[in-house]
Amino acid sequence: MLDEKYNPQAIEAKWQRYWAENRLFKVKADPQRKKYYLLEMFPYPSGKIHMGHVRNYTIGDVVARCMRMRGYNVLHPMGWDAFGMPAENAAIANKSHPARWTYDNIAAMRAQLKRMGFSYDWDREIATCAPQYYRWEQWLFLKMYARGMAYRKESFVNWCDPCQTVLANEQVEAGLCWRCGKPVRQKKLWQWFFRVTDYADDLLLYCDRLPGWPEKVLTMQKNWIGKSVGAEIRFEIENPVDEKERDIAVFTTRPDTVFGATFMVLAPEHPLVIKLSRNTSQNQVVAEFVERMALQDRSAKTVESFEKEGVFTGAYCINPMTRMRMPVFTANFALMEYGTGAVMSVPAHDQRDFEFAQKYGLDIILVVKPLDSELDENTMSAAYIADGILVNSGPFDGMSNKRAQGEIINYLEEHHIGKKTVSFRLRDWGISRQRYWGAPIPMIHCPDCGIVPVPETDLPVVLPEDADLLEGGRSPLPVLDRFIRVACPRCGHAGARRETDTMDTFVESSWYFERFCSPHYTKGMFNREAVDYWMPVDQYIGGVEHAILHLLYSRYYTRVLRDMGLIDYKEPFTRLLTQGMVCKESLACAEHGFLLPEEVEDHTGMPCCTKCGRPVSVGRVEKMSKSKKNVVDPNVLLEKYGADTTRLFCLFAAPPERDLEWNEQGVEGGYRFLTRVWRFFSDWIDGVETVAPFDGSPDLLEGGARDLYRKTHATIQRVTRDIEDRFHFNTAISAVMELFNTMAGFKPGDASAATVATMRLAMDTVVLLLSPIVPHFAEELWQALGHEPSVLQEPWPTFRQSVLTREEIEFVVQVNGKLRSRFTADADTDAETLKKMALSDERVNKFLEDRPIKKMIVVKKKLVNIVI
RNA sequence: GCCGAAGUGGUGGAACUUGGUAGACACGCUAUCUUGAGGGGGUAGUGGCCAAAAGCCGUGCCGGUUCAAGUCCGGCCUUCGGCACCA
Repeated sequence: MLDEKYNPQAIEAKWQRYWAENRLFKVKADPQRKKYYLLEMFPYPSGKIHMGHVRNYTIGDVVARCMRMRGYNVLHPMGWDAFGMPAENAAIANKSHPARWTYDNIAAMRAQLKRMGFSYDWDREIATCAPQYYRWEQWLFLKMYARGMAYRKESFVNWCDPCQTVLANEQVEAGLCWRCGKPVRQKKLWQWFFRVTDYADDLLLYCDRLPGWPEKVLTMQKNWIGKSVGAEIRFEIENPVDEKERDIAVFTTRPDTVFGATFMVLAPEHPLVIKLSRNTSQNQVVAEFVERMALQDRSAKTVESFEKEGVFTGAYCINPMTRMRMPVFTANFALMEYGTGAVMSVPAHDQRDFEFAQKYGLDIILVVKPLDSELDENTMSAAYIADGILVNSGPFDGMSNKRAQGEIINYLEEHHIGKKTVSFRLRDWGISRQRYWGAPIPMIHCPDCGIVPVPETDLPVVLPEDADLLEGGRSPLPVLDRFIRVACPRCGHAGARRETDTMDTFVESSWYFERFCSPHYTKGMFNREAVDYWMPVDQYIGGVEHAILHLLYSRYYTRVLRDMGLIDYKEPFTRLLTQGMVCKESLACAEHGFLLPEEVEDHTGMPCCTKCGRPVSVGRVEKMSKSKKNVVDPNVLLEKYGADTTRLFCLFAAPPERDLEWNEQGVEGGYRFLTRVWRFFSDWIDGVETVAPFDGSPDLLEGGARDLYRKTHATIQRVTRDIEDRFHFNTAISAVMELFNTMAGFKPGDASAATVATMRLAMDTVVLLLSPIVPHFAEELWQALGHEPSVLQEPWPTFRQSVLTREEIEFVVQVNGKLRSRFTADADTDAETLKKMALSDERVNKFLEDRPIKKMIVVKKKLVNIVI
């Protein structure tokens, strides 16, 4: 029996209840069974899910459901990346509390995810803001500290004085604080770091050993790590101010040009800048310059808008090869964070140095000459950066610059003035946040002992959840007596203070996938056995916006865990799928900016703004965002069409890695398809309910029934391949639609017994193939077909090659490669016969017109091409 | 500037493995039937040129390889994404 009308709300509620009551998604580690760990990037609990979540989690859910039917033991968990600044900001705005706000949001979003019918094992749900979670993060921090993998150093951060807080780069807008609007400055602060750079080489190496990752992501990671091979060279300071600092070290990728180095540039933050200028007439100018640079907004440092400027420090150093005096400058384009913070400038062979030399009238010395042309440093208009032959380079003259790179490095090493070295763009991961809503760093500052780790037995260092937030987003921790006051664990000193920095939220997300394996484990970060069984994640799915940070940090953290002997794999994610964005066109009025769809009226065929009546322009298709007012609320879709239609459209409209353009009519198309299938089933159900599906040789069937039988098997083959190998759900769905279109050609009244049995197979198949995509819909039809629930415990359908092979197929005839005719023949007809058949074809002959045939090409089971 | 991806009907997108029938499937549109109407549904059509057939043209552009190119090779253009004073 099947209700006449498809009522998504009713059946979705029914089956969600059924799944929950029967705990169908609960999984246990079972060494007897093949495991499959499917993970989607867990969400930040912002309050409600958006279409990006819907798409991401729908893709994952289809794979999870499909793999379950394929017999795998599937781990498919969900949790919350629950620490972070939005909670603090919202709490300040609503006079609430971050914890309260976060847990309320989690409850709301959990309900929404359940409403989508996702097959999560909810017993494994975790929230990273729970002490039971972050206590293990703190535990690992202590281990990392003990091994020197976590350390503290002084470094520069964006600092807002009025707000008394550090700002993320994203919170600095045009050099001003996003909250108070006052200028941001670079402040030196003591901060905690993870030594990611120790793993730079290994992280880079393994980029080539992750065949299941998109090339794009690997390239981005490689670029981010940014390995450069070169040399470190020391330049003697002419009049050292300090016995210990007699030279300046530089990093260069072009040691072959060292004879052309005519001046030195230091980053403004370089410690030598102030020291070197102190006793010179440049003293004042340099101090002012350095101060001004510290105030400059770093995010505005773009190539075009940024004027290169620098000042002479008053000091000189000596080129170790030429013994020439080189003026030492400080300039805004030198970066303290890269290399050594000092650059040997070779204006003849570096465009930036060239421009700087011209601006400040500095010497240009040519040391690499092109092979086939002349070049003069007095007349050159741009730096020569290509390869060539060394000149003005003493003993290295005449050598190719490529070879000279190695030879000069040897020379430097022999004379102890330099060495071969590698520099990375990647820097150590600064994890300190002067923020409240995060996991406390488990350290104590003792006046006598210095930094003392919190003893393991005192973990977790619980973040006090009842602290009152302060104005401007300042962390309340530094003034919260009951939090900071602690006796030194080492000497008992009563004046010790807790560290008040919290950890970057990316730390929590760097190991949550391991926690999911044993989410309630109390004796460690995770149960080793569970992790050994489930990890690594077989398929990870998420947005490409995490291509660098989250994915790189997770790879790093996995290496840390491995080197501590806690796990025995290096890479956490075997396969990665980065799904595209969900986009929609925006609507804009010249007067009122972006408009919501309800702010547009369309009486005359020309959409107009309801506020001013002006015509509305349709903007580009862009990622859904509040500011563009082009968002679609999943709740509205759920109410109007239900979860199954929403899922169906997300999968059908585009392959997962591409951007998805939202189209309301497309959604309706999906809904119509489900309604049509429903109606078809309701027409046929009485006739097929008690009939066994046909499962014999196609020879026993005739005509249409045989075609339907073949089509059914062919569809199983296509859908299986599309979902499993490529995640191309769009073509999988279209294959099912094709099968359904074939089925729709039959009418229940005039079908033979064999046809009804074949139809029964087709109907079972359609339901099974659709069940991962529209699970509630499939459950309902499955039950109506007389099966016991649940369809998701059924095995995935299989196809037989013998059903697919046809004895007769259609051959194509081409003349000079163009399609001219077709004919039907036995599949195994030999080439000679096929040639004859092609030549006897009437339509073909028209094209031949008695012209001589040069050649005939026969492709087995496909075509004949006649060349004239 | 460097790195990466993508350009196919009015639209989203198909064309797999290995070059072999371009446009599957859907949206939209047109005609028509059904209904009191709205909605919904059914049927037929739908790359361009042509009244139609025949035919010709057609996968960003130019060239090449091949019996045959959306697919392979060389060069260019455009769009999107990432990084960007990295020494």
